[in-house]
Amino acid sequence: MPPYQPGEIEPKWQRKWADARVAEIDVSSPGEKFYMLNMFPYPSGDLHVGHGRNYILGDALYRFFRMRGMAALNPMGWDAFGLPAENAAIKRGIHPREWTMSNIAREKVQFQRWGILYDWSKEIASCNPGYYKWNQWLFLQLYKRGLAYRGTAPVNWCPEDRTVLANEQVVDGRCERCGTIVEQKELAQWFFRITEYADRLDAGLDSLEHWPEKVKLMQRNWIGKSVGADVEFPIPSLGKSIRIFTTRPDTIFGATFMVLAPEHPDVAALIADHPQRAEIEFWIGGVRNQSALERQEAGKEGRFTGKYATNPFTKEPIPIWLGNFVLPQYGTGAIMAVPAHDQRDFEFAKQYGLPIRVVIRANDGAGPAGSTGASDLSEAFTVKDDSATIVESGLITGLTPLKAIDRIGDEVERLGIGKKTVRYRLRDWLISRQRYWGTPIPMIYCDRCGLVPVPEKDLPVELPLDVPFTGREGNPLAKDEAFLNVKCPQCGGAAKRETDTMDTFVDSSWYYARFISPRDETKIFDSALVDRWLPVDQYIGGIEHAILHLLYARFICRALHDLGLTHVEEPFTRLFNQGVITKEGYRDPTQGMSWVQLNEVAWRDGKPYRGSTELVAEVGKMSKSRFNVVPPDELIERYGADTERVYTLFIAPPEKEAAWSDEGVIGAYRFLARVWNMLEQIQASGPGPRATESSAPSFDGVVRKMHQTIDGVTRRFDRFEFNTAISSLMELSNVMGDYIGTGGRDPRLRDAYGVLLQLLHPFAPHLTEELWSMLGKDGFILTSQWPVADPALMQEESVTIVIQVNGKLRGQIEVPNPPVEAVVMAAVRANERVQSWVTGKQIVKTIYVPGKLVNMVVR
RNA sequence: GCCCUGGUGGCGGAAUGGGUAGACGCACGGGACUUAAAAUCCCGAGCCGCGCGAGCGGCGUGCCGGUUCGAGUCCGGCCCGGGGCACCA
Repeated sequence: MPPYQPGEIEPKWQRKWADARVAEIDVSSPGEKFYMLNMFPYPSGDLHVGHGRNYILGDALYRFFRMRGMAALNPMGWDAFGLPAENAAIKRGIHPREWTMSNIAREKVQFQRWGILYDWSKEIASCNPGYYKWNQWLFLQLYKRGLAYRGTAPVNWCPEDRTVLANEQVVDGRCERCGTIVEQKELAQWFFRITEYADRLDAGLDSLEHWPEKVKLMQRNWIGKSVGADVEFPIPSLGKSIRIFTTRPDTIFGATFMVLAPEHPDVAALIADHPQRAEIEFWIGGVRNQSALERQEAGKEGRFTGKYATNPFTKEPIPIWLGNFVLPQYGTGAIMAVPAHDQRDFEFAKQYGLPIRVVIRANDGAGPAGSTGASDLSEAFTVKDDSATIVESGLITGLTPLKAIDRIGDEVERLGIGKKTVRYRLRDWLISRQRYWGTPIPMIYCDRCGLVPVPEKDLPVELPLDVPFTGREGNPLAKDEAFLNVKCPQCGGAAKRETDTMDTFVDSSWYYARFISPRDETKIFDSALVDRWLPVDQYIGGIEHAILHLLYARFICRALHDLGLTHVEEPFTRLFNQGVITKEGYRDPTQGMSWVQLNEVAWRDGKPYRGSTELVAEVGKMSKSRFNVVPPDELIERYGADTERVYTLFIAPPEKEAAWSDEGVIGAYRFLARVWNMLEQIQASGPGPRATESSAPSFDGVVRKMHQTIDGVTRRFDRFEFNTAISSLMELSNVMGDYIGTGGRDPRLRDAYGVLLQLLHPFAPHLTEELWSMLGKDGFILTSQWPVADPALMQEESVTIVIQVNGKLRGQIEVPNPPVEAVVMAAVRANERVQSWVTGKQIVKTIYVPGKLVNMVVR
């Protein structure tokens, strides 16, 4: 028996799996399907053990479902468009395509070294024309239906990357990628009308039982559904009315002023004859130029317009103010201010001495509304449930806020001064990018015909490869005359192509469907097959995609559904987000920092002050800048991929963040080596001479442990408890080792060992394949049937003592593993305890022995 | 501020509906093998105290209280960590 040398056996089995194409599946083959999918990666070329966790986890699951006899699909591809490729081109003079393709080649090798089985016959890369052609086709379909449109809107502009960003890509007012403060610009851009689907995207979350609550909640907050009412407030001096949106129409009798966003279209007319008009306009200009972040940091500021609106319920005139805290994009850009019951309005009212009127009181008299008057409020009273009552509010006085909301809504509609409405925080998805390395938007600008879509027969609009990368002056496509100049498909005259490319999130919004028929040149995908294979049964990826990717994918899947291309509406049945792997590392306090970290160091002239070079110790996600990356190659060379796989899954529950420990790896290696070394003893077991018959241990313990382990591991796969699944395999191997160590040589040991190998296979595929073949078993262990536990053989030989007090079940205690004659002793022991628990009461004690039932009365 | 999470040995973490807290592994201590080391195997261990010793006693799942014969687990109130959202009317 040679020593355990993963370096010898792993490449061998990787070659065998590849040669036998074991992971290739005919999508039209029969059987119960299981679509397993890891989020396809951006090929940055630097996979580390943290990434490995994600793919190893998926591979273990895939192998498990295969062994359970399912038609399992596990494809892989590349989210290959994106900014880093372009930046590499600018910095190092490599073409983005070359950079991307060489990274793909490297990562593919890495996947193989991890022993991961993907169906490479279905590989896709979003930067290939064969793929992005269908991005363009999809765009044209959406355009036809009005779901893609060009619009001018205030957009987020990153001056560093020289491109616009989606709202989702702006974090705390900064570019998600580079941390530069995002500017607001009015630009004509392409949008997808995701807001059209806001209600369905919100409602659909309820059907996603197997998604983490956390992710659903994040999406729900992002969509931001608000139910309320639009109400018209007449402006006598203007001869018109201004519409406000409120979620609290029940507080309308407390609306003592109105606030408009400085950008509101009626502002000019309102301040036209204001004596300090110039000053107000100057102030408005200042607010407009502020970024969203600066606007909030400025605190609440406002100006009185000098005009009044009429509260439609109290009929009182209320002053109209402009306020920087009212957002032009949300609702109608105008609010009724109820300072007593909205914290923001309260702060504004306090600051400018505006009237405050209490219209809700807590039923128990507590809280701010318990105060005798508005003047002693210290904060707004915002309660919206049965614990409060509306006061001094005409027709709704005495109602609870919830009932009042309904009642006022009806009244508003009856009076014809507004209606009940639902509004969403979600805004349309801005997909234009002024960048080269992406899918060209298939549109043409013709002076005579206007906007003309590229005819479908002319797709794909190919991205020209011979363009210069200077890193200056924006998108190189805009300078490429050969690309730019085109004949108008309608009139044949000279026209220009759109030079914007699509956000790469468009690429990833439907790729899961393309995997089913990846080479189809005639259509985006085969609808019948997609209907069979979608939704994805298990989707695995990082929590960082909780909003962006997953929301866009849900949107596009619904759009595809509405185009009649599939019956599926929700693309992912089960979602799992693995935690990151962290490691102790060091960082330069300024070098390579994210902007969040930069915020915490010294600033000079608006830039981080890079005076210090002292390294700071910290634990964090693996990254080059932190010098804490564990490259898989060294690890695999030393301990093997199986060790990395087992350790990675053993380290912690997979959804949790886990700290990498170089010492911990050894434990996984030792476990595998023990399983390896055990083979020799297994081979020696059997009907041959046994060690001293009388002292040989009973095999029953091994059988029991084996069946318990089969049951436990199987159930733990369903619950993603890989860490305890592996620990239970260690226990089984320990039990078998002890049995052998004490002289046990039962011939059935060989089969038990085979079962151990099967259960271990998803975690340590190479080792188990090798041992399986050395055991003389035919075929790949991968294609063997997953073992099934026999419940009868799982039973512990323990006695459970059920305690009843006066006929009522009061609890139970378990006396482990006694010989049958010890039951009496156990009863005596239990008796003592029972008496100490309940003195003076009659206790009925029932003793359960497997197959027996004993009742005892204890006093 | 709001929402979601989590808090168990030196460390990562176990504990099916309340029932021997600390499985499994790391690190640690002792022993075997070895000229020696590595590797491997065996044994030990929550913490504190007592005992030469088999052992005995006390305290233990962030804190305080409650329910229960029995609480890491259920209930109420706090404290702390991690994450998300944040003028969205």
